[in-house]
Formats: sequence, C-alpha cells, structure tokens
Amino acid sequence: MPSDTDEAAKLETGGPIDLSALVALIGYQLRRAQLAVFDDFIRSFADHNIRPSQYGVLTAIDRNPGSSQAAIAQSLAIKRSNFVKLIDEFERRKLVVRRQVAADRRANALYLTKAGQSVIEQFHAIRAAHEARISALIGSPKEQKLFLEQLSRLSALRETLED
Amino acid sequence: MPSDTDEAAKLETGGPIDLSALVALIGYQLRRAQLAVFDDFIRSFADHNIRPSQYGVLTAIDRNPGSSQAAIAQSLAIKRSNFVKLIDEFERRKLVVRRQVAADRRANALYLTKAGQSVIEQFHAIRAAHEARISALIGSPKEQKLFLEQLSRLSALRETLED
DNA sequence: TATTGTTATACTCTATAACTATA
DNA sequence: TATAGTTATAGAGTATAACAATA
Repeated sequence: MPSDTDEAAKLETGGPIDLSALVALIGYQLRRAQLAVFDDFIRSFADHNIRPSQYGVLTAIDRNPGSSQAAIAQSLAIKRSNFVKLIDEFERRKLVVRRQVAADRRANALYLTKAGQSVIEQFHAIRAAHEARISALIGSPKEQKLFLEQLSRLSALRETLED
Repeated sequence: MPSDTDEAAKLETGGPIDLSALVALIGYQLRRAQLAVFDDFIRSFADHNIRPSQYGVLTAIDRNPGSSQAAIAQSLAIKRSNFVKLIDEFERRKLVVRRQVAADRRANALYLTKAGQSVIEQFHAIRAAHEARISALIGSPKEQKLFLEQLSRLSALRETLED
C-alpha cells in the first residue's frame, strides 16, 4: 500500500489488468454488449451511412405515417429540439417529407418519400442479417425470447420513473 | 400512401406510436436497458457525483495499483487522450495519485489515495444495492449467470474485430 | 395557458492528429 | 522508431431555456 508521498513508484506490469470486479456487473457488461452490437450495426450500414438511431426513426415513421414530429420523437425518447436536425438531414437526403397539417397548423406530419420507402426495404434486409448474427450469439429462439424479456424488464426501470 | 407533393396532410393521432418493429430488436432493447440501468446507477450515486465510467476507473485502479495510465485506459477501452481529464479530476478530488516511475520516466503509476481507498468502500456498498435491484429483475441466480454470459458473447463480437 | 417546431447553447463521450519526453 | 502522457479539436448524443406561431 503506497503512501501519499511523492517517492518514485514501481510499475506493476504483472500481466494484464484484472477487471474481474467489473465483468461480474450487469451494467458494465450491458454497456460493452451494446457498444459491440451497435458497432456491428454501423459496420453493416457503412455503405448507406445509417446509424442505429436513424434506422429507428425511419422505421417509426414508416410504421406510423402522418404522425407528428413530437409524437415520433417522444416515442423514441428523443427531445423535440434534438429531433429537428435528424429530420432536416432526412429531408436533405429525400428520405422523409414534412407535410403541413390543415387541422393543426403547428404540427408537421412525417412521411417516408417514395425513395424512403424504397431504401427502407433494403435497410430491413441489412438489419435482418445483422439481427441474425446477433441472435445466434444469444442462443435458441426460446433463449432469445427470454433475453429480450429480461432487457424489457430493465428498460421498464426507467419508464416507471420518467417525468 | 401520400404523394411527395405539398398538399396538406391529415394528422394521424390514432393512439400511441407503434414501435413493435423496434422492440423486437436486440440492439434497440439493449440500448434502452443500458440507459435505464445507468440511470439507476447515477441516481444511486447522486450524493457522491460518480458516474458508471468513473466507478469503473476507480475499481480498476484499486484492483491494479501501480499500473500505468495507458494500461488502465486500454483495459477499459478508453483512449489515453480521453483518460487524462478523468484522472485530473480524481487527483483534484484527492481520490487518486499519479506517481513517477523510476524505471520508466514516461509512465505514471496510478494509486488510490487513503481517501480514495476509504470512499471506494462506500461506493462498493452503494453499487451492491444497485446491483441487487438490477439482478432481481433478471431472474434467478442461474438466469443471472446465463444473462451475463450472453452479454459477454455479444461483447466478444467487438473484441475479435478490434485493432 | 399549453403545445409544436425551432434555435441557441452547453456538457458529456468519443475519435484523431500532433506534440514532448522518454525508451 | 515506438511508446506514455498530454493538448487541441471535432463529431455525436443529450439536456435546458427561450422564442414565434398556433391551439
């Protein structure tokens, strides 16, 4: 045990760093796993320059066409203010259109463009290959189902405490 | 299906947004779960102003006293350049000391101070309560063990591809 | 009064390049 | 030549406050 003085120390180079106290922690492993999975996702979409959050936004618009920015953003836990630039880029890339709403002139209704509908089909195929790769690491379909349920239970920790 | 023209749209407000296409994806659920668990961790450590990554660094130093900045940073997948300010703050808070190494004057050996060793005991207790809360959501000890193994397998996806 | 979209801003995390002093 | 620590910088991601238009 070193004192807090300023004597020179010896370098402990006895092999690799022991992280056994951390690898037993769910939060630590959860973070590492999430980074690895996102890494694989990003690599899978490198040709299309699509990140996981962008895939989520496009999918949400595709499945809920005509919903407002606020509604889509909230469902994905993205702040309305941070959602603006995301949609700006999709409009620039001609994948999404904002349309005025007659009944509520504050709102923008979001839709995929024809081009957006076309590319999202490709995206789903890429995502399916990625998902198959990930799922195989979890185990059998039964184990995959339990794994997703366990993750859902952890997510619910937050939902019950949100504002 | 809307055209890409600029006619006014109707707002689809038929209930909540359908995210069923996303909640079935491991990456999506992994991200949400990780955010929820980190949220609980941060709330648990609010009185001590310690984030998950900081807890990881202090634990790694505690278990590997005298290791260099480079060694600890690499083990935690933190860039050496980003590690500097982390350690700066710990030194400012008198939890960690950098000590010169006689045998290699480029390196800094890292140690917890007496104060650091004292507070990390408290931190471990807080972390244990947090971990118990999280573990209970996963299931039985046997299920917890499998869950951690599954996360490890996903993490390994990245390690095998790292530079 | 409250909500929608927006802008501005700030803080964290992460990534890269380049410097210095040492090896 | 290569490595350790450092600085500077830039890009994401995320958070809050405030504003105009509209409800």
